[in-house]
Parts: sequence; C-alpha cells; structure tokens
Amino acid sequence: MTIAEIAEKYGLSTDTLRYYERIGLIPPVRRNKAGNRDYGEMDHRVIGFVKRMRQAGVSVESLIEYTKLLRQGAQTRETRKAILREQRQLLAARIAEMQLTLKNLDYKITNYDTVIVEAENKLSQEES
Amino acid sequence: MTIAEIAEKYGLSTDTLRYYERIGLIPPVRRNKAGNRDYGEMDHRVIGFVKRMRQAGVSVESLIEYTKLLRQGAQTRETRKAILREQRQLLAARIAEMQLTLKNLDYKITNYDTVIVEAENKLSQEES
DNA sequence: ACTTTAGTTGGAGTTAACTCCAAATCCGAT
DNA sequence: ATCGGATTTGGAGTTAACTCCAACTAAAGT
Repeated sequence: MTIAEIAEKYGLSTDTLRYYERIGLIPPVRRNKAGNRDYGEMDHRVIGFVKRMRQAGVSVESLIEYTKLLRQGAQTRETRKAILREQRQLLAARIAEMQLTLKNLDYKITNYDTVIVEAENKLSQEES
Repeated sequence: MTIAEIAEKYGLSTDTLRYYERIGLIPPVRRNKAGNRDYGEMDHRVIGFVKRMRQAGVSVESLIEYTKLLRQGAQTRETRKAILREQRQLLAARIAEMQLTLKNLDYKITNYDTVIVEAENKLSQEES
C-alpha cells in the first residue's frame, strides 16, 4: 500500500507519516523497486494504534518509547504492558475531567439567561 | 487576591496568567496602589472557566472569541450561547472517541499475551 | 537605610508536533 | 521519448501555547 493510501485511510498527511518514521514512532517501512514506501499489515496495526493514541492525547514521545520496546522483542513485554496500563489510567482521568466539564457546559447553556446575565452586569463595575 | 494566589488556586503559572491577560483571554485585571494585579470575583469565574475549557481541549483562540463577546455586552448573548453549544458538541465527540480508545486499550491490556505476541513475531519478517 | 520578596513590563526563547519546500527520481501514459 | 503525477530526501519553516529573562519598582521586615 502506498503512502498516499495510508494517509487517506488514517487521516494523516504523507508528511506526518514520513515524520513518524523519521523519529522512530513507526518502524522503517519496506520499499518497492522504485524505492517508494510499501506499507504492510504490521504498519497498518501500528499506525492505527498511534493515530488513536494521539487523538486520545498521548504524546508522541511516550509512543516512541512504547514502539521502541516493541521492536526490542519479547523480553520487554511487561514494561510495555505497564506503559499501557499507565496510559489507560491517564486516559480514564482525562475522560472523567472532560465529563465534568461537559456537565458544567450543559448547566451553563441551559441556565445561560438566568446565570450569565448577572455576570455580564458585574463586568462593568468590579470592586471587591 | 494576588497573582500568586490565583496561580496556586487554578494550577496556572503567573506567567500564563499575565499571558492570558495580554492576549485578551481574560479582561484587564484591576491594580492596587502599587500597580500590582488584584483579582476579583469575576476574574475567578473567568479563570476557572478558561482553565476547565483548556483542559477539555478548547483552543485559546476560541476562548478569546468567547470572552471578547462577553465583554461586548448583552447583545452578543445568543452568539455566545451558540459558541458554547458548538464546543459542547465537540467535547462530547472527543469524549466518545476517547471512550472507544479506552475500550481498545483495555482489550489490548487484558489480551496482551495472546494477541500482541503474534505481532511481535511478525515484526521480524514482514512481507505482504 | 538596607535587603528580601513579590510583582511589573516588553520582548525573546522554547517545545511539541507537525508542515512545507526544492531538487531529484521513477513510472505509466500519450 | 517526453510529460505528468507520485514519491523521495534533508532540512527549513510554522503554529500554538506557553515560558523565561533582564531590568525595574514597591512594600515589608530587621
């Protein structure tokens, strides 16, 4: 599969895909006779994983750490699991926070006219 | 209330607070005789709101737009409500995505030994 | 009257994560 | 055989959101 197809499929730019490879976030991609990248099954898995984790707010740096361990083989498996568990916790915490914010927004929207207007008025002559 | 107290209370640096003010994300803060910032009730509300929204992934730019409208008074109220509703939708979507990723992570963690190991092995000799 | 300590400004510097570019190459089609 | 389109590289540029700095001022403690 070409870089353009992968870019399309995962909603990443070709520049980003090459960038990810360059910084070691994804392993070096196999080339065809012309020297162009030809993405295989494993690349799909890795790129799909990276895309989801990035959207969830995981830094590129932590992902590099994880995929580096993956390429180092079986003896790093427990470390990798630990990283995933840690990221899972962080993600759960982010979700919980965002749900609070969502509730807060909902409250603010439904009570906008009764609650915010007083704030508008106070804005003119702050004192306290 | 001093800038240090506000920074502490909201988990922002004093630099960030001054930066927010400079770019118009929060209104100019009242000063005491010494010329130092003295944050009032309204500043608390605004900063709390900004902090939550930033954590939820709302850009500084959209927040500037919102708080600018707020300072323009009552005739912008409907526009502001529309912005909040839009951000609410975006936030809900982000949360939904992150929940999928959380499920995905959970699956990956609990099935790590049975699922990932095959991937490890494939890593050596990719072909497809 | 000094010395902390906290605050001020304008502006420069940093970081993460891309994004763009020019010059070169390759392949398929006319 | 040449043209157009996709791809390659190394490296430079961009963007968002801070973060840091130097030089200064003001109040508070000894």
